[in-house]
Amino acid sequence: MGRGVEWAVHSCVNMAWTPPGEPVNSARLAEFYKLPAAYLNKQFQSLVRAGVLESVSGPHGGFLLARRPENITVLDIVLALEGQDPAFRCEAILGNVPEPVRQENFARTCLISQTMRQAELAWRQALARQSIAGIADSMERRFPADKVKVLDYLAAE
Amino acid sequence: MGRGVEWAVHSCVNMAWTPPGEPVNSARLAEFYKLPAAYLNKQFQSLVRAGVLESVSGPHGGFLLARRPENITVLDIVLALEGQDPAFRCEAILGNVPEPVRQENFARTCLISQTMRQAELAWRQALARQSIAGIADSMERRFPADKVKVLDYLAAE
DNA sequence: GCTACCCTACTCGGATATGGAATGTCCGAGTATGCTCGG
DNA sequence: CCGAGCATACTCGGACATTCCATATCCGAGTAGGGTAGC
Repeated sequence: MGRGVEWAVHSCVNMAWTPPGEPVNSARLAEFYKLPAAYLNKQFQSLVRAGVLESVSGPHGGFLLARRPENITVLDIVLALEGQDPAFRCEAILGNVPEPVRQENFARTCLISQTMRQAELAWRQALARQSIAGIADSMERRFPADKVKVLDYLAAE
Repeated sequence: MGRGVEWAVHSCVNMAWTPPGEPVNSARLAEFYKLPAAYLNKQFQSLVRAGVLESVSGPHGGFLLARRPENITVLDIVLALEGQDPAFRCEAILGNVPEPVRQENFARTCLISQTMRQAELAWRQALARQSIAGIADSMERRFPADKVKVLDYLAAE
């Protein structure tokens, strides 16, 4: 899994903490976490395309959550960055055997493919259970200092 | 996820079908599925190192299951080929912030890392529930022709 | 003093390099088989 | 005829290319804000 996922989730949590409607400066955020600014920006673009974030150009511009944090799950972010396709793709090598049995859809009938789909489904469900709002709340409850530090840093010019 | 996983699981199922103690020729198996022989061999080597397969050199050599098929899970194969490390690695970017709070282990306390671990655990448990023996049995029940075709092909010189 | 215009600075957006891992290929090490030669 | 030794063919094992994607970077497009000039 790409590194950008961790960055993106942290960033979304921070955006959940900032007042709604107020964009967060991408470069400033990268500076805060010591991340490559341009690359973080690139990841945000994927999130915009996926409908997780919205972007504001120009001075005082930046990124902000496109939906309420309760309606954004970790799965949304992961899928936006890693792509919608499941990790395991059945190449249907059963279709390569000599004189293959006529079969419309190997991926549907193949038991291996089914096993992989089941596992991926469990994985996605676990990620879909965690919303940005939930993570933000728990984090604030357990590490209240982090929130004020971020907000202070982003507010400071 | 690498392509080799699908090949390896199919191959292990076939090895579960062949008489115990009798090695399966890697090149012949690759020919059957129209796979690059040397590369399939390379994947098998990883499985040998992981203790899933055993190898026999020389004429009439090949690979065979190192344990009874009931004791080999799909997870064993995936971990052998993809590595033991979880897909998500917490880089603890919280430790990069200015004046970070003293914390021994970010990965343990970070909620994002916990979420990812939970999801990966669910994924692994789903894969660990499926044994090679189980897949082999179900496959034989639903597609009995496949088994005889494989065994015939491997038996033929 | 007020308003309309322009100019500048700032930020996102996509096109462009780079590195490392997954993929694919090749030749050497080791072994069982079958043949040969001697007893 | 029988057995030991040897040559051979076959298979695994790891070292060596190649391709592709994640990573990283840069410059152009568009916009908000402020400054300026005219009324």
